[in-house]
Amino acid sequence: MAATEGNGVAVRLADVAREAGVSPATASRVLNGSSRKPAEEIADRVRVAAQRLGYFPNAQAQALARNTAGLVGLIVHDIADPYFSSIARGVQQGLGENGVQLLLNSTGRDPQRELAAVRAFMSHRTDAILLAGSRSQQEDHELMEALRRYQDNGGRVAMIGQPLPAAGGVQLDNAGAAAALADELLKLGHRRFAVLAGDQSLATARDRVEGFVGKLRDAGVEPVAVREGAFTRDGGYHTAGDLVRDGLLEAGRQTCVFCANDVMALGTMTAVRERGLRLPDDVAVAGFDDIPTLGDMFPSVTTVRIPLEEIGRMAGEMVMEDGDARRLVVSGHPVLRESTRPVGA
Amino acid sequence: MAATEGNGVAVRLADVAREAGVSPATASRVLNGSSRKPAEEIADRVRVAAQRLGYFPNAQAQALARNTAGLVGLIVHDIADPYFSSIARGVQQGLGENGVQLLLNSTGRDPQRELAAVRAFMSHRTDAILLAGSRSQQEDHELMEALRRYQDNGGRVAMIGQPLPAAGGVQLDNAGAAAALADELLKLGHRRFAVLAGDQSLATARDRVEGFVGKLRDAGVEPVAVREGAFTRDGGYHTAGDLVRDGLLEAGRQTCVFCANDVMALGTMTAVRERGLRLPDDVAVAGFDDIPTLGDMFPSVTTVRIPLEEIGRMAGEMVMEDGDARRLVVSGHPVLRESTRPVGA
DNA sequence: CCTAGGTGGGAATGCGCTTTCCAAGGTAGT
DNA sequence: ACTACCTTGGAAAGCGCATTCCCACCTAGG
Repeated sequence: MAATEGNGVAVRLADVAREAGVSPATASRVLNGSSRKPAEEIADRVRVAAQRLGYFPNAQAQALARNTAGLVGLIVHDIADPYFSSIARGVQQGLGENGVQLLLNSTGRDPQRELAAVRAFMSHRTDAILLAGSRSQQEDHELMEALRRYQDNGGRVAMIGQPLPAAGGVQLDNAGAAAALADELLKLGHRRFAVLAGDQSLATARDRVEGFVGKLRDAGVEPVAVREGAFTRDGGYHTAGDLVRDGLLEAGRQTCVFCANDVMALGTMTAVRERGLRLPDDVAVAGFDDIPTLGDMFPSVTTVRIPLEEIGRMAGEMVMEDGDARRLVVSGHPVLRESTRPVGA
Repeated sequence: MAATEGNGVAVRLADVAREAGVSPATASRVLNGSSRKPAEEIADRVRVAAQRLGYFPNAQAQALARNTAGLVGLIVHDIADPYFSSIARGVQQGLGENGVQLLLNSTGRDPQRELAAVRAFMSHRTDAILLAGSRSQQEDHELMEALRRYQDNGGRVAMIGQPLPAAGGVQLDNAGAAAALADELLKLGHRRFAVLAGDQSLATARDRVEGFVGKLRDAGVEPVAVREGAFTRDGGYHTAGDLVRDGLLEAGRQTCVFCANDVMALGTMTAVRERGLRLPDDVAVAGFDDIPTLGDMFPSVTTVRIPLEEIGRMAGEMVMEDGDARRLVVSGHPVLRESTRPVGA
């Protein structure tokens, strides 16, 4: 038994207008910020009627009439990845209390699904599209074309973590931060390095590795190995295992392994431990991103702190502003922990 | 320079109809699964025209005309929490390739924002609303009322992880799984237990603790402490610290600490370690949820595996089906790892 | 050869709301 | 007291699409 009205059919603006004895136009004007403010006495009648009937505006109809949907689309590779879920949380904060809703799509790094997601968002006439995470940059011609059309039609697009020529957004200084980390590790006395590069078709992974190795070379140090692999926990696990198998990691000669992201570092630690090597005495490990659980590891692991949530927030705010999306670059900074303690320290 | 059309204004169905030399009705029929299939020759003309113009249906208009939005809303406490992001990922899988889009809202466990989210989803006429995570059950009268109205109007609602009298969904057998874990730990020989109960106003935390402690008592074992605290990593850290301070955890007398969730277990491990106690010899630790990084901890930590993603997927599928949402209960099972190795084993 | 039934395309209506545009009433200025 | 202007509420025209009718045409059956 509904306390208010029958069931099955939603109450419309026209219903509350009739109930209040005014025209739909007037009801519309009072129930949402129009430039024209009806008289207070009338406005009250309308509000009371809306309240009594339990009126909810139909956002679809509003979107159609106003030509703006109050929707923002976010595309990530994998929402279950802490990297992206932190960003997603930030984005939502950035959107603020404007009643804008977030449309989320995880694409599993599949260009097809990415394109499908962009198209779906276009169909839903989202006010903006946020793209997080780097992509292979190839083959994305269709994606770029779709985004361009979207922008032509007034859509805003912001990239997160990966630059795009035609759009603003907030980028990471991956190379710079990786270089800073290398610098710190050198200062600590490390001289023997191995690099788990992840998937080098990803700009993010590439930049990190280049920044790190570049700094090493500046100091006259050449890594004993730079190995590619999946940009995931399992990628780290397997690649690190290979390193041990190949004799590059061994007891008694501390080698510092730089992993292109934190989850790879986690896999690396387990792989190394399973083979009987000690952390950090035989193998020192450093990651990148500073995902939440990292500080609770044993030994706690060195990484580069990226203000993921902050980045998401900035991107969210960015698309809420007028004008073209700006371009921002934020940088991470090294966080030194136990996992890179030099032997004899 | 657009390769296709001018800019600024999206191409409408009427445009492609004109281009193809047919009526809007016909164009509509060919461009989406209508029961009436126009002749193949005509259909081709329309498809070609749509392609050439780069037509995208306006989902808002479709929603209005069809009275169904192709949107599903998901409400979580915190999308950056692995518990919820895993569920979110599953939900998206469950939604499948039906072109349904996911509307996401993180409420930070704030009943006000939860209510606002439900209202927003109602406004957007989402086809279904999924609510994940337990809530305090009090004060939620307004929420329940809103959901009831939503259902009256044909909306589907499914709860994830927390039962609700009036709605289907998929629940966790928290108590049962916790009891199973207790059983395993007893079999391992543990006899001295402490419980970090988290926030007992949360049904989830309560059920887990009750299940665990109940099984202990069945075996004639009374925990040395059951402490409440925040249901978070920091909650675990602080509560565990208190336990040490109070002399309940000490070297040489292994105590098994059951934490109501995994992140609390992480905090506990760090707290215990900082105070010089050894894991698992002085303090054994068990968590709940099996978040991804847990197996890479050292020692790897015992927990209860909850098929989070699976649960999300089931809920997603559920709301895509016809008929009322079913009620499903899934159970977790204990995963024994190094952190609960009994001393002398 | 005529008619009943079926097929396929188009005109028109409506989904629920916003926003011109219009008209009526009120205010001020001369 | 009369015109000019501003205010305010309402009527009506869309927003872009789906869908119900309707009608013209075609096939088959008697």
